[in-house]
Amino acid sequence: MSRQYITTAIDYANASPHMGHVMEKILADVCARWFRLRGDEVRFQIGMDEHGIKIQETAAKQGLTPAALVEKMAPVYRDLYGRLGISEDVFVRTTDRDAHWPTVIELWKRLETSGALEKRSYAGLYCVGCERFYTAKDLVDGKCPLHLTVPQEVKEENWFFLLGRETAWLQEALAKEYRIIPEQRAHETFSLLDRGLEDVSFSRPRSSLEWGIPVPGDEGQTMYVWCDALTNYISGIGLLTDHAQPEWWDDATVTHVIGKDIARFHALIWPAMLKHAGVTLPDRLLIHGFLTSEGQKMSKSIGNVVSPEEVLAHVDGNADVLRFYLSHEIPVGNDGDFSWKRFDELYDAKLRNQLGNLLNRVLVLLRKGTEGELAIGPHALSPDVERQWTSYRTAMDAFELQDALQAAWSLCVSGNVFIDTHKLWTKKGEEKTKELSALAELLRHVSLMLLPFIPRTAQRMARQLHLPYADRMLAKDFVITDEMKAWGGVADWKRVGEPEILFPPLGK
RNA sequence: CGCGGGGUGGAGCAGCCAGGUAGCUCGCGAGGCUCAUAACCUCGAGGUCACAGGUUCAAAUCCUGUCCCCGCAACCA
Repeated sequence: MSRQYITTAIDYANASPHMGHVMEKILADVCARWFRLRGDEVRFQIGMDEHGIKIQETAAKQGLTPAALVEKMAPVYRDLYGRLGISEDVFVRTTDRDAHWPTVIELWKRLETSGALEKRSYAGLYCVGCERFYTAKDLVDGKCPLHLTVPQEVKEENWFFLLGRETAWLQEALAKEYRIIPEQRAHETFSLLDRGLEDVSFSRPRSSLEWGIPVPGDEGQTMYVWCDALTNYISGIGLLTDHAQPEWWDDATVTHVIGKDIARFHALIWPAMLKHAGVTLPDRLLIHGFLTSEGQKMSKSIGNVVSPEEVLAHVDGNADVLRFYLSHEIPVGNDGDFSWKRFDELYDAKLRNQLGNLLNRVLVLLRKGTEGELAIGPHALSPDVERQWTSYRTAMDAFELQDALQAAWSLCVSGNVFIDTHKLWTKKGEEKTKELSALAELLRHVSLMLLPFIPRTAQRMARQLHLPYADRMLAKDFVITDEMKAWGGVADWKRVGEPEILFPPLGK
């Protein structure tokens, strides 16, 4: 048994959750659930990034203090994730002075002690209207493209993290210890490294960034996002404090699940920070792509933004449908598309027809004229189940979620074909019980395979099948044992329960 | 010469890293079945795998070049 520590990026409390946030949480949740089901000890962490200038600005616009804004936003995210069935163990917030700040402050001190930080003055072209810096090439005729004013030259003091000199070390670390998944995403990172890295600004003067963690020993400066937000991955387990749980870092497989937009920060800045703080590197970086909408980038001006709430409303709040869509449609690491047509199509073809209908026809047949008694014995379908378990396992362990779902669905197809070719509705007596019991057993295996992806549906299936373990399936300590994976492996399972429609037709 | 991804039957995608009868979902056509949520099963039509060269007994798959589409381009989470 191994120990798995899995994290997602923490969400910025500036705006409402969108499909990108949801996709990432679902991906990580499927992995976390799989780790638990295969018997690993798991700690799954998500959270909120609640500092920064944008939070200050948004709060001001809404007539709130930054603190009030983040207090408002955190429950919005937590509520949504709860409905989506995200099974996190820890929810970190960067405004948490007890849980988060001590690690951050100690980390900063260590970076400074190790000589990785340096205070410099930073000169740039600042547009008062935009409240931001521009580089010369961003300007149009020397003017801000938005306000058409000439930016002022502003000089400010910043702490810099000396990342530039870490290039060679990072090349080695990324080749050996800290793996990027999928591999194609690693190319990008290596090409960045080949061109050499620059030092990064790690703080801002308090006058321009107030809402954040003060730099220890230099109260006139506020930490910029890197040292604050990235550090959540170790503050959540208390590293660098007196309540550290180092077993979750040093003696665990650490996986960061993040989007491709922030891959470079996680692949470059984060390991360099850890090195200077004397903390070992994480094990892997699982990078996912972005979601387009109807083939185009989601954008407010195109008006094709799809909100998670909208999708949930479309399926009466059944989050499993969204979980299934994202897991099935978006290959891990690639960009994917959200299309309503495809969403409905998949709902009908896979969930409603192939899966739901199969369960229904098996249960109805099995109970016709009897109490639904089972007699599971050796059967022609059992080698197929065994084979699909093997490919399912291999796929799940390699984060190839689509292939794993494919394994489960191919069992459904086998089931439907078997009923048809053997005309099971014409069978009577013992033969009927024997054949249909095999179909019920097949569905039991399907339900177990679906458990990480669509947990509530898997449990509903198990309840209809009247499985003894059905009520325990969603518990975090529920493990899929070898017996459960074996054909006829549940000895005290004697009969099936009442059939019930798993996925009703949409729009009615 | 900024970086990266992509161009495969009507639509959306997999296959490419480790060359060897081109696969999946939806749609379409014909038939079957009637247990089931008008669901299920079988068969079929439809592709010069962007284009041009090259390597090879053999290329969607490796190499070179061209065209087109899409992201990113650093303090914008």
